[in-house]
This record gives sequence, C-alpha cells and structure tokens, in this order.
Amino acid sequence: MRFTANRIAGILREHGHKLTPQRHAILRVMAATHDHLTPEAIHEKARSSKPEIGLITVYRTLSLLSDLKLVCRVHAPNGCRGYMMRRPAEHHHHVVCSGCDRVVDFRGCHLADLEQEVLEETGFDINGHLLEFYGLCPDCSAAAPA
Amino acid sequence: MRFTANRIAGILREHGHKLTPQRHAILRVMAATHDHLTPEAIHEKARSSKPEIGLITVYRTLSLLSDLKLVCRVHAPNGCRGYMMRRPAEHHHHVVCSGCDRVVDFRGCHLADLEQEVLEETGFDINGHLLEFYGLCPDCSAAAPA
DNA sequence: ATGATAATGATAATCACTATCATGATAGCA
DNA sequence: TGCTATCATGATAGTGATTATCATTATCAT
Ligand SMILES: [Mn+2]
Ligand SMILES: [Mn+2]
Ligand SMILES: [Zn+2]
Ligand SMILES: [Zn+2]
Repeated sequence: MRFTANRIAGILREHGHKLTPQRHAILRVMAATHDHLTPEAIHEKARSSKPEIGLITVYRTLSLLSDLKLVCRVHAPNGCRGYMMRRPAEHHHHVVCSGCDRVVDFRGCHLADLEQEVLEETGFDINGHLLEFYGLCPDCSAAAPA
Repeated sequence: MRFTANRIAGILREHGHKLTPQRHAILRVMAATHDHLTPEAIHEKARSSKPEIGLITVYRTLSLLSDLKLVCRVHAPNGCRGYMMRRPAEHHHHVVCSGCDRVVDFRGCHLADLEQEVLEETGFDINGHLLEFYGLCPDCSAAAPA
C-alpha cells in the first residue's frame, strides 16, 4: 500500500499535471517518512534536495495531492490550527496525543451503519466523515501523574 | 436538557467565575438560539442587549464555556477556519452541509467498541473523540444537478 | 463599603494561509 | 531538436480569524 515518489508522480502525470523538480522533492519527502508532517516541516525537508523551493509551492502541492486524495489532513483538537499531512490515501483515521501531538493512524472505522442512521435522521446526502480520537500516547501516559 | 441563561450562569458561579453583564448577554444569546453560531454572529446578537460588548469578550467567554463543556465546536471540513459554537453540552456530533454550511446535530455515536479496538491497537489512553459527517442537506441536495 | 482579584476592551500583534502577477519551466508537437 | 501554449513557481503583499498586552473597570467575598 506504500506509494513511491515515482508512483505518485505517475498519478500526477495521468491527471495532466506537470512534473517539476519542486514537486519531485516534495513527493520524495512524503514517500520517505512515516510521520505526519506540517507544511513547514515538509518545506524544511524538501529544501535539502531543492534549496530554493518556496513554502507556497509546498502549500500548492499539498492542496493538489489533497484533491487527488493522496494525502490527508490531521485536525488539531484545539484551535484547529496547523494541519499535518501524510501519504497515503488509504481510508484511515487518527489518534492524536494531547501531550506530545503525536499522531497514529488506525483503520476499520465501521461507520456505515451509523451513516445510514444519520442519513435517515437528517436527510443529508452524506459523502464523507471525519473521525479522530484524542488521548495520551503510551509515553505521555506513563509520564503523567497517577 | 435545555440550559437557561440563568442555569449556565449558576454553573459559572459554582466554578468561581464572575458574572458580568457581558457574560449574561452572551448566555442569553446562547440560550435563545437553536442554531450553531460563529463568534461574530454571537457578538452581533449580544450587542443588541449590551451594545458596547467587545468581540474579544465573546471569544474569551466562548473559551470559558468550552472549557466547562457548555458549548462545543463545529470543525469546518475544508481549511478548518471559522468555528461555530452552540449550547448545550450534551454529547452529540454534527452533520455539515458542504453546500450551505448548515449544521445539524445527531446523537448516538456508539463508538465505545471502536474506541476499545483503537486502544488495544495503539496503546493510547483515549479520552475523547471528534466525529463529523459531511454531505449535502436536503435543500442543497434537491438543488444539485442530477 | 473596601479591596483583592478577575474581567473588559482598545490596540496591536500573530500566524497560517492565500491572492497577485511577472518570470521561468514543462511537455506536446512540428 | 526547437517552438509555444500552458502550467508552475516564488517574491511580495494581503487576509482574516484568533490571541497577547495592559491600563482601566467591575465583581464579590469580607
Ligand atoms: Mn494519517
Ligand atoms: Mn452541535
Ligand atoms: Zn504523547
Ligand atoms: Zn445545504
């Protein structure tokens, strides 16, 4: 299920987008990490292979990858500022640590039944959802006062 | 399950917070509407009973009410800008219309089993969650192209 | 009523993100 | 390989919601 930078580049090309060194640099960053990265962090890493890349290009590329469902956002629980993005697009959700902001993926949200209930209750034509759990990661939990 | 302005005021007092005319004005707004309101909208309504109230006081009061779980946020699906808040604190979630930004509540999220799974899978000490459905409300759905 | 303390609001600052637009690069095609 | 339409980039300035400061004022337990 892992996407290489070249695989993602191919998808961009299939959709009629041009392949630039900047985009390649960003794709390499996305393919090389397992972490959820902020746009700033992606920019920082991309600069090591393409020093003149602008932060704005990172934003634009992330927006493009997001439209193509190749990355997804993490919503911060408080303030909703600063989102992080990560490959790949496989449907999943996040557990966010309130202590250290660490983000871990999980799969299997089983929301189909609930979605049906909500549809019947509200009449909405539902096409997506956001689900996140919040709490303390094992490290922060161990460090927390008993 | 409806909270009157006075009831919320009592809770503020119990927690050692002072009761000001500004806070009363905001509480009256929150108690009087069934809608999800932005801070700006709350400010606008509060000004009718307390014209000199500042927007910043609305932000501070909403933050306080949020800490006390007396209001909750709505996360916008795209961009995560502009949140809306609403009484009361009863556990519930939101269905957000992508067409007109209308927000409807729903209850019964039944996430206990999933939370247990995620706990076992990630080791996180989970203490909360965010769940929202996105789609088109009946009105926008009817107006949309077939 | 007094005073310790908390709340307010004017103002300015942040901060992530976005719009503009002139310049430069990509890629399909001759 | 060169040409050209089109797309992408980045410098710059702008936006807009939220927050920090801080002097002033109001609340409420005593
Ligand atoms: Mn993820
Ligand atoms: Mn609600
Ligand atoms: Zn942690
Ligand atoms: Zn709608």
